[in-house]
Amino acid sequence: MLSSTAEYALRAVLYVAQHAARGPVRVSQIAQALTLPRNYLSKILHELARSGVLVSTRGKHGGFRLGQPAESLSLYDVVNRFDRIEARRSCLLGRPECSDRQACLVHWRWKSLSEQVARFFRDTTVAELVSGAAAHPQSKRRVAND
Amino acid sequence: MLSSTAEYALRAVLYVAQHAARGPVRVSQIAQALTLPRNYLSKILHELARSGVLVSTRGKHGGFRLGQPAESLSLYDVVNRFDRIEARRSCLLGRPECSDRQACLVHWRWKSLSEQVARFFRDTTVAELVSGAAAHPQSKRRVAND
DNA sequence: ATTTAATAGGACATTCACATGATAATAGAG
DNA sequence: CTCTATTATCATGTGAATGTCCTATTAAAT
Repeated sequence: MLSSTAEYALRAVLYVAQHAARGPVRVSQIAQALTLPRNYLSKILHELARSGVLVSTRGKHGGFRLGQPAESLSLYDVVNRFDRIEARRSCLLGRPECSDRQACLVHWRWKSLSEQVARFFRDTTVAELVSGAAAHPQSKRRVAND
Repeated sequence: MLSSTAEYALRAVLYVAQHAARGPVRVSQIAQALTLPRNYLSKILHELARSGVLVSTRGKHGGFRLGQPAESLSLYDVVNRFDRIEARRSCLLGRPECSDRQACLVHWRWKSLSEQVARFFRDTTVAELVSGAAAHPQSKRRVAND
């Protein structure tokens, strides 16, 4: 579903959100904990820092922290840079022009579904994931309304 | 959302379904109509023939026809060979073991959504798409003729 | 000031999906 | 049988995503 780069980014950010309470988290630590290629992860984190999702500190005792409150950090914010998920909302058949007015054969059937996926990434925050642990749909009450 | 190969396959099958009434459809015709690379499309069609979605006929007046009734041909049947969409139902964070019992942070939020997507591909048939034209959800006024 | 531990970042290597081109195999038509 | 239009198949090219390596830069600690 996600490119591996986007997936790494998301996992890393979640890890940082969970471990940055006592200061910056080092790349090596994340790479080891999540079994990711260290140098490649380094670039991804740097990219996340450039887009404001993370903040980096160099030198001794350096590392990465969240660049903004976990409550205002959506999965879309994290993943967008590496995986243009918005593009998936467009035509499933790849037509350059596909809209309500010029609908392809699958347009109406695909539209609502793709919008749900987009909403999922937009509305889910890092805070929700790391705090609520799992948000089990049966044991926990559902979201009342929107 | 789909790999371009899978997208080509789907578009090609829909085209064949719409044009195979008067005999087999040639690769060149499909490639030209859909603006797809001819040789690459040829391989995709052959692959679809090997999986039973299409049937090929060689020689003069040859080409491709549907290998089974459009009513029993799901989008999943067409696309599966080229794009393991079922795999997207698995963990969004790429964990090898992610289930209701061993849930990752996003498991419960992602599960229902990914199941909907899987259902879409399994339940939507080629027949529905080529016959119903568009299946407009709000106003059914335009669907009458054509 | 020097040492040390960390990120920054360019250059390069690898892999794979995507695509092209040429040739072989098949079968209908004359 | 021969010609020709079609699919079948193999060899190869291309570019983007992924991954590695090495050096530069930064800042705390000594």
